Amino acid sequence: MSEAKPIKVRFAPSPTGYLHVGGARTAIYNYLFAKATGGTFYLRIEDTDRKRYNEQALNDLLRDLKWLGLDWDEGPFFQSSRLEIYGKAAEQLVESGHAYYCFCTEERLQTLEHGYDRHCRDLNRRPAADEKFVIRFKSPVDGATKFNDLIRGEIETPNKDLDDLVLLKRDKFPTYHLASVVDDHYMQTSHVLRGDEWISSTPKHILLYNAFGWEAPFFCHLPVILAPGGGKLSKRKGAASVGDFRDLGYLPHALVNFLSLLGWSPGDDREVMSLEEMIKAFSLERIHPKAVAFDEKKLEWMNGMHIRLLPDSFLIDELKKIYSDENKCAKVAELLKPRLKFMTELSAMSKYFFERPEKCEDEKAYAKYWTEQSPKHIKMVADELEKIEEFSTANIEAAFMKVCEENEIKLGALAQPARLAICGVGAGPGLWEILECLGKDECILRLRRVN
RNA sequence: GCCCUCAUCGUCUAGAGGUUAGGACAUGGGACUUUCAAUCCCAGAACAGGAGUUCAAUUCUCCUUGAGGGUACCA
Repeated sequence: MSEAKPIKVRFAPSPTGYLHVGGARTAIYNYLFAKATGGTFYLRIEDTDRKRYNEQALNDLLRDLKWLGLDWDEGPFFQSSRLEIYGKAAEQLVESGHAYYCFCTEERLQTLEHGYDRHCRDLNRRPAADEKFVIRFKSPVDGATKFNDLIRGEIETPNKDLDDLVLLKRDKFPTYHLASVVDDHYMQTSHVLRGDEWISSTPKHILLYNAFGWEAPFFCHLPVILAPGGGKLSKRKGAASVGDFRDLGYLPHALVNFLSLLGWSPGDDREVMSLEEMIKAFSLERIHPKAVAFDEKKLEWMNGMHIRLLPDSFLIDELKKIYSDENKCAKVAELLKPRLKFMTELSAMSKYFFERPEKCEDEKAYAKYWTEQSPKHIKMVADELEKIEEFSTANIEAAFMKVCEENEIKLGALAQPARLAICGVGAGPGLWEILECLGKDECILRLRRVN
């Protein structure tokens, strides 16, 4: 054993589709582990499948990672620009007797029922000029290969279950297995944290490291994220990609926080955490191996928690993007902050502060609270409000109470119709605060429209 | 079929031989109240099943069951 390598981890996605939340969590754990250990986090693009390559996916991927705040220290490195390295590595294995050229046609392979039959394994032939070939690994027939997964312990596989996997494809591109082993070695990756769909492949990778005479990195396979009812999390079952959640109005840090807790916990009862707290508490030992279900209800709650933790200036700036009346923004932000669950709700919830509603849009509330007495009461309260000199919440409340007493009605029977007349909706912050924010003239104007 | 992995409330989890099995989301109830939230309080809710090991198993071992993954010139 050599001395401890410096910590270096990577996120190595394929640019073939959207950044799935499972992939995002893999990136998060790599990121947290690097930050927690003072290590390096790099980004590697595994674009060795030319059929599935998608340039838009690559752009989205980079955008989504940045949006999540997972800044990488090095990269992105593209495997497609390192073809020569993989080719040489594969040849090297042929030279050393660990791999061989295979000339089998696709047609022949398709006739095989139980996988590749090692037809070319003992041919010991080099390809003729222009002859098509792949390079296959010569898997050992006897014995077993084992590795120590950091969260699952020792995993052992009989070598007879391992096939002669392709290293270099017909198109001269490497397979995932070759490319990732070669890159993880040359890029000095110390720990490979990846999805657990790779567990079965890891013995093959170990064998490759051995064949090259390289030391293998540590492996840590992360459990999958499932849909609430079980099964794969897909767009069909709701939001599944980072982009989906962004569009839904989630805060990036709420998503990161929530995802980090799917399979990991800090060991105490903390759940809502800052990035710094997560980094400080993070360790691979506390990741557990169980597949987890994605509970969007808890994400919603967490998003609300993070919105409430935001500095007021954040909401104020968001409001200023929508409205020109900047003076009101601070007050509106303060009133809305405790009841916001999604950032996307901000514009609908703040609208009546800045624009006079045309009509009552909330039919349910209207049916529930509006009576034939309401117009009369509202006129009276408008009269009372008009008398107020200092338009404060206390004085506004007093005006309402007075009208209630005079008519012997409950506050709700007056306040709710008044809210509907002023806001057009039946729910929101305290009425006194809303009125104070709108100002005396605007309130009276809105109330006087009722007939 | 073969191989591999996993298994605590509905969900996310704490627990690492002896606990009234703790917390959070969700659910139900209550307080507050002009509404909706937020906030606070209370309640119900779990160790998949079966064998072992042990004075003692949720915890260790094995089996069963269930779930997931692999078995590609995809990653």
